[in-house]
Amino acid sequence: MPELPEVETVRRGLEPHIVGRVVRDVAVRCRSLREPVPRDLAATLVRHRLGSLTRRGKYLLFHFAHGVLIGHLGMSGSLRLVEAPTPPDKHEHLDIVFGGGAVLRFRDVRRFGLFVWCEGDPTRHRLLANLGVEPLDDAFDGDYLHAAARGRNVAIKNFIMNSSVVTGVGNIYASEALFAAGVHPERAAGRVSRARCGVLAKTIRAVLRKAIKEGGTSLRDFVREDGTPGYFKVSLKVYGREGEPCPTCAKPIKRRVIGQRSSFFCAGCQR
DNA sequence: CAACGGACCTGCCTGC
DNA sequence: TGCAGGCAGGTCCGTT
Repeated sequence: MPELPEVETVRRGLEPHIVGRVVRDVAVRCRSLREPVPRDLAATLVRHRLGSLTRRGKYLLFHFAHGVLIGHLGMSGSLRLVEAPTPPDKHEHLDIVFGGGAVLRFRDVRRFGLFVWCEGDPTRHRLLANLGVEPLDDAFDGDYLHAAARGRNVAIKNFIMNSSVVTGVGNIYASEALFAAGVHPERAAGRVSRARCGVLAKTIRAVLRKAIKEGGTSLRDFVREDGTPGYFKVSLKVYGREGEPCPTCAKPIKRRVIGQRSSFFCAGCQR
């Protein structure tokens, strides 16, 4: 699913079409997502104006004057703007119809996504309260990473994918950033030196920024708000490239399951 | 607390 | 053709 760059791509694509618009209608066709969609979501949203659309980690926040709709795309979710009369397919679980004609449609085959309503401060909401630092904020640097990793035995790849440490780094970009930093994904987090934490923080930021610039990575499900794919896939150096030559040293890229997730790396370049 | 395995759900691909 | 098994971009929960 979408990692931070894909969610940010969607956010930027939707923003000009829906922010400032009034919700005219809401259709909930399937409530059983990761969390149940509120039964009365239509009553909550209709006739209210969307003030802004922001992102926290992989969560999207639709801000209204009377509360915030918190959304997550899970593994297979997409949010698209569609023409009003299009009949929904079986995985298109939610429509939000805005004044002016924009219809925001949520599609999610695996139903790991969610939409919940939050009154009050969303940063204190259960889903957001324990999220770590944003990787593109200035607060995320080598010192932060090094301090957070002290005494931790978990593999560095799992560590940078831990959303309470840094939020938004998923399985693709974790492999990519570790490759760019020359850090072996199975190295214990607490055994990465201060200097290499600095390099790793920089490569995480660089990989995410470049992916945003290219509209995210499309492997299968991910599409942008207009239905087109992202183009970062061609820039992936190791993810999904088991057996292909390392772009640096030409040794074959390895795949190994770390923390129950497929991980790709070069045993020659990453220590 | 930290670490790990399992759970949630559907579809697609591979191999027998 | 059918079927079992593995795989998929995320996250939470329970157990050690």
